Formats: sequence, structure tokens, C-alpha cells
Amino acid sequence: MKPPDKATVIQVLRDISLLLQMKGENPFRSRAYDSAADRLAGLSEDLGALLRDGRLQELPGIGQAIADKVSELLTTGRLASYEALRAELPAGVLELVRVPELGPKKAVLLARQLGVDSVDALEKACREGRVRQVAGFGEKSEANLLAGIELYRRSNNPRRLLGEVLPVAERLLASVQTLPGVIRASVGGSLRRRAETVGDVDLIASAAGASAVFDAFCAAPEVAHVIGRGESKCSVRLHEKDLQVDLRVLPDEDFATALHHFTGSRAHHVRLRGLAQERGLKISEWGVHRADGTKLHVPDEAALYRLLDMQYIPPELREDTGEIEAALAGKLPEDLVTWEDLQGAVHAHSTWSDGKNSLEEMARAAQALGLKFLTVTEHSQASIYAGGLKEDDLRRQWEEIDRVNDSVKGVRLLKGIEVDILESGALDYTDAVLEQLEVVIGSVHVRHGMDEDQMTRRLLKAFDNPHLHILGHPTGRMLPSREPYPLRMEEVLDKAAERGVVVEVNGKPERLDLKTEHVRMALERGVKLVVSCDAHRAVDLGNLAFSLGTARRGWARRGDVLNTLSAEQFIATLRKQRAA
DNA sequence: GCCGTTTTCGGCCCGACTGTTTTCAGTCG
Repeated sequence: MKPPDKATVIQVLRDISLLLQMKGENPFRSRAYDSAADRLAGLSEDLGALLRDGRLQELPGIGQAIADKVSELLTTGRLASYEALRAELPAGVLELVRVPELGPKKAVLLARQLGVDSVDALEKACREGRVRQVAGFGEKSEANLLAGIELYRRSNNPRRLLGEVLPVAERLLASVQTLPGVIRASVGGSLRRRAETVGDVDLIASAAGASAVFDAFCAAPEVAHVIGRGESKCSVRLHEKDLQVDLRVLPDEDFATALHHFTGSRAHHVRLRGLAQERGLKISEWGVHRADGTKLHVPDEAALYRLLDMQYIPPELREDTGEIEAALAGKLPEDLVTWEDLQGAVHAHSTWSDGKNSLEEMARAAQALGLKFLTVTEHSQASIYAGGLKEDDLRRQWEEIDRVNDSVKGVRLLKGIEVDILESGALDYTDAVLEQLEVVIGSVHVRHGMDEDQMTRRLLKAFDNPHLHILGHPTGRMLPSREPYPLRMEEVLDKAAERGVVVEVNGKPERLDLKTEHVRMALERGVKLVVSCDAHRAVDLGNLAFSLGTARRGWARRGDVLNTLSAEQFIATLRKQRAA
């Protein structure tokens, strides 16, 4: 039997946490399973390797009991205590808790009292007015459950892609900033941390009074429905993409601590608040207080970290994956790559292959973003479906690139290719053509079905070609629909480091490939990166922001990312990397 | 269930909102 993958282990731990809550167990025991799941989710190392080396228990939050359970699950494919727990509770409860508004306690109550064992059965019970007969439930509960069921049905995975949501959120933020009385406002939540997917949008604003702000916010044309509204929080659902937006409005003196609180992550906060306790401080969204109730002045987030004697931690790093220890020791990198550092955008297509805009339009879009160069990397001949270029087409394209470079000032198009890495690991052009190009990205586009061994060897073989500069979207995943192809990432990155192959952090919202954990693995090995936009339209140059966010989440510094160099240095460095 | 530079027992982050309640439990983030 195939051993369960990491995602399965994480899911089982989360299920155990829920089942323990259903049983009414000690909530801290339940939380321990959740924390362990969080820890594994943020892990860059291979779970199987940790198990083999007996190092599972070295992970904070994983002790003897959970390590044993993970071990049992990984080695036997089953977990007896989990199965026993499931058997103790009514069937279907783990499905029921996926309905928003329905938590473990209510789910088990309804399952026991009404015999509902599925979301369908729950809906029927609501419609027949049976739910309101259960103590603690009323007519409103029924209506809310029906609304929750509809939401649950509309999308099995309610999390949206960062690249879909961020532009919507930033537009909304701009309008909130103009509402009456608003002093400061920011995006918060996993969106601010640049997680690859986000569940909803958190906006935090400061103003003298919340009421007028909420009135205006709820009346905005993009708002479809007001979910709830209290003293400091208001939740709405937008017409656009069915997105839920939570707006918090607080006095300006509480803005920094509120922004910090609603940025998360939960794991980061738990650690930080523990540290605060040791210093006799209490942190909440309403400020930092001493035990005697004195409130400390916290004008911005940096001040909050200073109170705990640690370096400022940027939002993208707040996941409790080592950033707290580093910040306490003063070892957090202070030169994480920023938007301002970027001089060029990597990976763009034009109408020469499957792009929608001309070379000149792409150049002008790059110019408008203040970029100094853009690498034009069309598909190669094997990618017939994507209008891949024959070698002759390429030469004609170079003439047009020269013309555009003469006419559009301040930005330079680099002559490149996204060449297919064929099934054999060979590249899809002759060396005679490849050596004339300034930028060669090699990517896998066909035959994803190879097994782990075959795919690993395919990539390593491609590294043998000295003209390959950059490995493009290394795992081929597409969120949420296509799994990454199987690959021994450690081996690929080891070899990339050894051979000077640069690795792409692809910024297309569905890809974000490398993902965060792999970025860290690459950097630990000294692999150099490019952040890319994989643009097929001029507007896609904005994908660079998503790639940048992923690189920062992986702790990438300015010097790790080659498109922070000038065009000349960029080209020279790509060549030098491979010559070394 | 995890954890420990006073502790191997006794803590564990913190609060808003809702619906159902007359003081709180459940859910969410």
C-alpha cells in the first residue's frame, strides 16, 4: 500500500482535534493536535526522512504521543486510535463540521438528537423545522444553517487564490480609506501574509467612530449581503467571487495592535503572547497591557516587537516556522527582497506564441511598472498547442525585439526562451540556437504522468545542458486542480546548487511554483532564484507581486534573487553560474 | 497532548459576535 502523504497525516491530526472537541475533551489536548498539524504543514523537510531519522519529536509541539501516531500512520497506513475515536461518534459529523457556523459541539448534538449523518440530512431537518426543536436552537439557527449549507455546496474548497483576491482587496481598501472619519486602513489576515490561498479578506481601519464607517461600507455597491455587524466588526459578502470581507474599525491608538492581531498567523500569536506573559505583559487586539492594567503606547507593529526585545518580523514570515527564535537572537534577515529591489521581470509570452499582447505592448507595460528589463521567453517548438516557435521563427522574433528595444526607452526586452524539457531530459532546440539566447528557462509541459524516479532523472538530465539557465515552474502544480508531479525535490535542488542552475519562483496565481517550503529548501542549499510573472497578457506582469510574496515567505533576500540585478549583470550572472 | 533557567504538575492567547439565553455556550479568527 502507498504510504499516506503529508496532507493526509495533517488531515488526520485535524480530524482528531475535532473529534476530541466533539467528545468534550480538554480543549488544550485538542489544540495540541491542531498545533502539530500546523507544524507539519509548515515543514520544508520530508516527513518520511524525519521519521526514519527519529527526529519527529524534535519539532516543537510534537511529543511522544503524536510522534507515535504519525509514525503508525506513515508505516501502516492506518491509525487505530483515530478509527476508534471515529467509531465513538455519530457517522457523518466530520462532514457536518465543514458547514460554516456549525462547529463540533452543535454538529454532534444534531447528529445525536436528530440522527442527521450528512449535510443533505441536515438540510432536510432544517427545512422540516426539526432543528428548532433541539434545545439551544431556534428559527434563526435553522436559517443560518441553511445559508451555511448553501455556502458549503457552492465550493468544496472555500479558499481562493492569492492572485485572484489581492487585487479585489486592494481596490476595496482604497475605497475604505476614503470613507468618512477613516484615519488609517490596511489589509490584514493571510492575504497580508501572502499565503498562496486565502479564505476571506480582512480589512482593519482606525476612525473616531465605527458606526458611520460601517454605514457607508455596508451600503457600497460591491456589497451583496451584510452577514453581521457589531461594535467593532462588520462582515459582508461581495458580489465579486462570493468573497467574505471582515472590516474592523478601532480607535487609532489601537490600530497597530489590531492590525497585528488580525494579520496572524494564529501560531505566531500563540508564541508571541506566551513571550509577553513571561514579561508580565498581555497582548490583545486592544493593545499591550501590564498586569496592573496599564496600557503601553504601541504606535506601530515595530514597537510591539521592540517591547518583546526582538527584531521586527515582516507579515510574510509570521508562521512560527523559526522566525521568532531568529528575531529574538537578532538573526532575522533584514534585507528580504522587496518590490523596489526588482529591476526586471522574468518569463513573458507575447503573440509570437500563446500570449495575448504584442512585444511592444509587453515592453510598455514593463516600462509603466518602472522595470528596466523583461525576459521574452516564448514556448519552444514541441509545445504545438501553445504556438511554440520553430528555430526560424525565433530569428525573425529577434529582429522585432531589436526594433522594440530601439523604440521603447528605459526598458530592454531580453532574448529568451521557455524551452521544453522533453521526456528524455533533452532540450527542445539545438545547442547552436540555445547558445545565442540571453535567457533560457527550461520547463516541463508534457508527460506529467512519469513516476518520481523518471521525473527526477528527466530534470537532472536537463541540467547537463550548459545552456539551460533557469528551471521553470519546477513541480508543475496547478491550484487547485492539478497535483505537482512526483519529484525528489531535495535531489533536484542539491544538483541545482552544485551545477549553478537557477530556479524559478513562478508568480502565476495557479502555480506559485516553487512554493514557500521549497523556496526555503532551495535557499538552504545556496540555490539562486528568479521571481517571475509567467505573463501571457500585459496585465499579468502584476503576477510578479505574488511571486515576490512567495519568495519573501521563503525568507529570500535581495542577493538570492537574480532579477534584482541590472539587465547586463543578470545576463552575465546567468552565464557565470553555469560556467562555475 | 505539550512543556519546563523557579515547575514533571499545572498551566496552556485572547476577544467579538450571535442566538439563545436571563448569564452563557458555541463558533470564529
